Amino acid sequence: MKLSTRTRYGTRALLELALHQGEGPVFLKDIARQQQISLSYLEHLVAPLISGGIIRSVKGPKGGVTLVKKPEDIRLMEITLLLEGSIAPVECVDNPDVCERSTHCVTRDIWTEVKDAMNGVLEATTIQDLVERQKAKGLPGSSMYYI
Amino acid sequence: MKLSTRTRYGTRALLELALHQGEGPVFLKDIARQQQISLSYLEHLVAPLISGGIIRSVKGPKGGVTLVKKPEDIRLMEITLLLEGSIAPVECVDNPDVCERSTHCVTRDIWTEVKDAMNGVLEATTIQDLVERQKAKGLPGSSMYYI
DNA sequence: CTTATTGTTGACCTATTTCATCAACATAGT
DNA sequence: ACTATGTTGATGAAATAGGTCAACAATAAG
Repeated sequence: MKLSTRTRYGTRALLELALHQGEGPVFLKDIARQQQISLSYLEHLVAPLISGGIIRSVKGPKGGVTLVKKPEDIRLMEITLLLEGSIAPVECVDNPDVCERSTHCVTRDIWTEVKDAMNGVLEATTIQDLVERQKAKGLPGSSMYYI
Repeated sequence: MKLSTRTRYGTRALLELALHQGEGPVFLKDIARQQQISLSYLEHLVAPLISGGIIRSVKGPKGGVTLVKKPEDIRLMEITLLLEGSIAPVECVDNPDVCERSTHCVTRDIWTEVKDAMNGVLEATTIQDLVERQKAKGLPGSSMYYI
């Protein structure tokens, strides 16, 4: 019952971007270093975030990536869907047809409740919430911690 | 973000047992057949449920397994813990020491909220709830569906 | 006491997924 | 041109999930 690193790294990457808003494109290399993510791995998380309309990229020197949407408009649910797909704890919750028991299976109803509970948190939380939490912790930026 | 089959199969097995309460030991073979679980696999789920004090077993002919706890005292959380361990979506939620970022990581706070949300559902639901839901669906027993 | 029937245990296998690296390529600034 | 960056695809190691099989232990029935 683990969230994939794709979602976790992707979320941290977007948080890092939000912390540098208005400073122009940010190098993937810098995001990787500050958030302690392998650059090679981070590169693969960028594509779905671009096609999902959350960020855009600039190639070449002085390139990098920037937020397209405002931090308060980026819900964690959206990131999760883009990078990991549905968080249904069981396949049948999303696709009843994969199991003939679906229509009368009472455990399936519970797994659906579990999914809804998780969804609730991820829908309620935005990148801006993370930024504010970080500020509330007295950490205006992450660079002071990861040199 | 998937629940393991251990938890799912184990829960269904316990539901099946609850539906046959007072009828003496139930064969693993029958549970496997009615809940469509491989017998060989089900055998491995029995051990942790016994050591967890949820069921007991009787060897030999006329043997089988029986519930020790009452269905209303068996929370899904307990089953999950026995068969799958913690449902923390990220390791650091349970063990902050696995990552030096834990103390000031705001995403970790969110993953903790996600875990708590799931925990809430699993703590609130008992095997008896499943039995009642099944009855409410007009399915007094499962045998009528899986011949 | 023997036998058939059941649960118990551990070794083993396979497929999938996760996580990650590397290299070739595309693009844009200098 | 050259260099710095993002883009993409091939590849692979490691972990985990999911499941099978066979030897063993216990016990009821005859």
